[in-house]
This record gives sequence, C-alpha cells and structure tokens, in this order.
Amino acid sequence: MITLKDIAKECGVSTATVSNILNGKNKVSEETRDRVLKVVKDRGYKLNYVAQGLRRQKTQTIGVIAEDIAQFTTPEIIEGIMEVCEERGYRTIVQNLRLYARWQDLWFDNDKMYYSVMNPAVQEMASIRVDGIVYVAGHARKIHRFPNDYQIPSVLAYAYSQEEEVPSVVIDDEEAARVAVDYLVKRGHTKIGVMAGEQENIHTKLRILGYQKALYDAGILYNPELVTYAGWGKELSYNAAEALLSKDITAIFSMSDRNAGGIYKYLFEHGKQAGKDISIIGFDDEMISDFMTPGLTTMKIDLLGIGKKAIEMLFDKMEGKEVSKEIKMPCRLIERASVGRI
Amino acid sequence: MITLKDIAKECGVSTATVSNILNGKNKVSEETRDRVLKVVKDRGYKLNYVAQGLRRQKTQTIGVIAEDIAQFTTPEIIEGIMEVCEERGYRTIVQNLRLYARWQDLWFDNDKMYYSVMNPAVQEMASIRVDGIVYVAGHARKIHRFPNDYQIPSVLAYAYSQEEEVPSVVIDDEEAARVAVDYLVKRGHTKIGVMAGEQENIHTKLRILGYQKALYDAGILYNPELVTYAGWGKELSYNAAEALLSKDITAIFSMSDRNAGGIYKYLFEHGKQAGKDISIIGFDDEMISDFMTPGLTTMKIDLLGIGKKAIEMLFDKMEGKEVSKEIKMPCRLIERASVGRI
DNA sequence: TTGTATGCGTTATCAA
DNA sequence: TTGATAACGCATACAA
Repeated sequence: MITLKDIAKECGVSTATVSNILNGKNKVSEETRDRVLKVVKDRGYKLNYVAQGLRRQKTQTIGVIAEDIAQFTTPEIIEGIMEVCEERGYRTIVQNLRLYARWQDLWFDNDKMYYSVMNPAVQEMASIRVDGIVYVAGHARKIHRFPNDYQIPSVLAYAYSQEEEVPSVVIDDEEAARVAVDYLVKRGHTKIGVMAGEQENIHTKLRILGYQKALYDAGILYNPELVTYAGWGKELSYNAAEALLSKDITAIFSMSDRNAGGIYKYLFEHGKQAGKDISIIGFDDEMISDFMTPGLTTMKIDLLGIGKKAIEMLFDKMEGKEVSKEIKMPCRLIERASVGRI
Repeated sequence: MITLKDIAKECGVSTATVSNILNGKNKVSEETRDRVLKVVKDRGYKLNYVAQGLRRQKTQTIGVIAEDIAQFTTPEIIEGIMEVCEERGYRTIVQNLRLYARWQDLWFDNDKMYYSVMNPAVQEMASIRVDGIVYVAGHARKIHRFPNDYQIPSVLAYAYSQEEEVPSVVIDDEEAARVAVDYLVKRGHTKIGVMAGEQENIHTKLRILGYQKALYDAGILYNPELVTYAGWGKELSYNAAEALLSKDITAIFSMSDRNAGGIYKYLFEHGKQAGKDISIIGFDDEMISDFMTPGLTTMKIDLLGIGKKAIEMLFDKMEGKEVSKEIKMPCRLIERASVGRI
C-alpha cells in the first residue's frame, strides 16, 4: 500500500510538505501543491487513518453501542446518528451487544450478565479511541453506572441516564399517551380500556400517567380495572383481549401496535372489526399498523429525530458546550381507520 | 490515557516484556507475568488498537458496507455477520450508504449517483485498513465493478457478483418460489395468479421461473395473463388486486408480504377473506405476515444465515482458502392460515 | 527470561 | 515556502 513517504519521494519534496498539502495548510506554493496533488491522484494514494489517529490522538470516529440492532427502534435511530455524523465528517463504528438475541429479557435485572457484555464493548470503544459514544437502548429504562472510566463523552438514546455527565434523549411517553387518549375522548369515548405493556416498564408507567391525565382533563374517573397488563407481544395481548373486551368499554388504548395486533386477532376470530365494534389506538407506528385491516391509528415515534438529537448533543458536549440533561421527543398521531365516533 | 510504557515503568520492566505478556507469548516468568498483569488490572490499562493496528498492519476489523440499514433485510444480515465476527475476535465497522433514503430507487440505473457514494465508502474502509469487506445489498441485482482497487478481500451479501474475485451469497429465489407454488398445487389449486414485484427485478424474474417450474411439474400450462406486476409495495398491489382477482383463479402467489397486504386490504374492503375466498401465499416472512388477519403463509428468508455464510466465506478468503463463487441460501415455508384446500 | 532498538505512517515543531 | 526530526503506542528482531 502506497504511503505518504512514497508520494514525497516521487515528488522530490518532504513528507511534511505532502502532509501540509493534504491537510489544507496554506503554507505551500501553488506550484508544488498542484504537482503533489497530481501525483496523489495518479497513484491513488489514500491516507492511513490508523496512523493519523495515532499521531493526532483523535480518530474522528463516533462509537455507537446498540443493545440490539434487531430491536425495531434501533436501525432508524442509528440511521439518524449516521446521517449527522456524515455531514460533520465523522466516521461511525457500531457495536451490537445483541442483548435480546442472547438472553431475551433475562438481562434486564441481571447486572452481571449485562456488564459482562457491556464492559468489553466500552473498553473496545476506548481502545479504538473513539471521540464519543452514543448508547442506543432497546427500550426505555434508567441506566445507572454507565461505565465512564475512560472519560469518553457519551450520550444515551432511548433510555434515561442516571449519571450527571451522561445526557439522554427519550420519547415523551406521558404526553404521547395523553394525546392518544385525548383523541379517543374527543371522539366521544368515555369508557376507555388500556392494553398495557409490561407492568414494571417505564414506558408502561409513563403512558398510564398520560392516560390518567387525559381522563382527568375530560373529567372522567380513572378506573384501574380497565387496565390490563399484557407484555409487549401479540400473544399475551390476544389472551387478554377477551377479558378486556368484556368490560364495559368502547375504546382501547393499546400501548404497542403489537398489542393491538393481538386484539385484532381476537376480533377477527369473532367476526368483529376495529373501528366499528370497538375503537383501538396503538403506539409505535410500526409497519404492521399500516397492514392491519382496518389500518391502525397509532402514535408514531420519531426515531430518526432521536438519533439526530442524540448525536447533536454529543457533538455539543465534545465541543465543551452546555447541554441539557434530558430531552423528551414528542410523538405524532397517525390517523388510520381503527377509531370510530360515538 | 495510560500506555504500555507507563505499565512497564511502574513494574520496572521493559515495554517488550509487557507486550509479550499481553500477547500471551510464553517467554516470561510466572512471577513477572503476575506482577505485570496485576498492575495492568489495577491501573485499568487498555491496549490502544490504533497503535496496534499501525504496528501490526492488521486491524482485526471487518468493514460492513450496507446499501441501507433501513431495508428490512439488512439489520438481520448484519446481526449474523457480527455474531461470527465476535466469535472470531474481530471488530466490525459499519458504513451505511443510505442509498434508498437519499434517492429512493433512482440510483439503481445511475452509476454516477451510485459511485459518488460507494467510492468514498470503499476508500474510507481502505483508509481504516479493514482486513476485509462485506457488502450488504438492499435487494438482489448484479453488481459489476465492485471497486477492488485496494486489494481488500470482499464478499457480497444479497446480491450477485459479476467479478471473479468477489463471491456472493444470495437467496435461492427460484427454488423458493417453486416450493411456494407447489404448496398451493398440493392443496388442489391449479389456477394460480401471481402478484409479482418490479418487472425488471432479479427476484421477480427468478421467482417467475420457479412458478413456471412448479406448474410444469404439475402439468399445468403457464398462462402469462395470470401474472401481474405491482412493484413491491402495498399500494400498487392494492390497485392491481381487483383485476387479478377477477380472473379465474383460486390462489395467488404474492412475491412479497407487502404485496399480499395490498390484496388483504382489497379483500377486507369487499368483505372477503384470505384462506377462505381466495388462497394467498406471501414471501419474506416480514413481521406483518404474522399480524395480518388471517395470518399469512409465506416463505421465510434466512437473513441471519446469509450474514453468517457471507462472513465465513470472507474469512476463508482472507485465509487464502478456496471459496465458491456463489452460494444460494434456501428459504423456508412458514405455514399460517391464508391458504385453503380446494 | 528480559531488554534495546527500530519502525509502522502520520503530524507537529522548529529550524533553515 | 520547505525540510529534518521527533513523537504517537505498540510489536518484533535481535542482543544480552
């Protein structure tokens, strides 16, 4: 592989001069610049970032640590991060912890498991000498002890940071839920059930709060019996659908599109339809919501925006600017056909 | 940041000794090893991969160039690549060309557009001095002129290579289609329509071939009038559904789950059901197929397997082993409820 | 078993 | 405007 030294020799100049030219320092004459640039091009010379990184002590690289790129939220968040990095001339290197693929949800409360994968990943990033780290969580929770021994500027995306120096970007679950339920209320629904996610999950708790808020604003009494916890998948939700539907309700706030899918399945098997026999609003705007029949009205998460915001905060931090401790990104209502009027 | 030299000084040994210990060379006494290792641990010393890469002329890093990680096939392929890389102690660095995000499908036939993004990406990988490259395509097509000026061992995943030195891993479209249609035939269907993808697309052409093969094997005459081209999305397929359904058919081979979704929508609006009024088999096994009502029987693509196979071929290449020019990965039938018997 | 010295490809300092 | 030289952190050949 051709090096800077080769170019220098071929041009009859010093390596310092070639380096200066390549880095746009203007202490070189037009003439030598042109000559060198021509040779660089002809020989197809390419800078060695490894050597540059060593000398500069700066790799111009952002590390992304993803809990699992197979989580539906993750690729789009990373897409947002990469888009901004590219604009700013930064490279991106992705570490995939594959936490869900390894252990499903067993790692949630198992620090030993978690850190057995997380620590090496951070060390890896440190060894590569990335200039900053974006940690992309698979679902919202409080992350404490973010290993910051290496003094690398870091930002959390899609989870809440417990450490002062690590800011985070999350979705505004409570407000999004309030908007969703308010949408039902505005269409005349007052008896509104909830197909909730995992009971201990932060998303779940905050969305319950938003649900309460919307009811309160409308002067409707909160009735805990109308809230069913069914995890995040289709199956549990399907199993819970019958009991929930047998209650005296006209609409359901489903905390994920997948949960809504379980209800749809139940309805289908009993010859009923969302939007007609019962109103349903989902959450996530996963692709499935556009493929369910009828289309599922739902709350869209701005994943791209989360990624962009997170990396922008990281750059601000790297430049020593003041950054907010936590940013809540709004969700957007996507209207389809699963909600009717009373 | 603490360096190898610091450790050496603290232990009163030379850097060479520390390096030898860290690299598991057994020309060191137990005693000094233990002493050094203790200091390494206490001080939290971490190797600098940048320096190591420079010295070794080997970065222990695999570059992944993805046409777009937002394509539904891509994250899982990357997941497979990363899993194997991790086992072998290789790092992974991902470049996301964001081709679809930038230009939808305009870049397919526009070499200038394509290489304006592709060439810098490859140069980037070259500058990082990755040991090998896996290129992950967003959809199957023939890729010529894979820029291999840098002599970096490379492999194509999910597209066909036109270059002798670049092997590829693709899905066996023809056989998968044959299996799908045969499944319909075995259930008594003889009048089988096709909701096909983009006409010029390789997936489309090969699957048509598979369709023909299955018909031929069953002694059914191929009738081109039963084949409708509708792109890969839901909308065009929905628009084409009426005409296709009005033909004298009892089943449809849909070349993507999304296409099947368009048919479902049409059926739903006309009070009909897949599996009862018409049989449908899809392709891809995207998540939507499990959420459609009734569940869509479909062909699952082994994306994880494609990723693993591709990276394994790359390692073989890097080790100078002989590798096949092209590997076709089989698809698997996933039975749900959208196909009935005649 | 351990240490010395050199070089990987680049950038930065300083002198010319 | 240009060049000589040192240094970044590590691995290795060779000497001790």
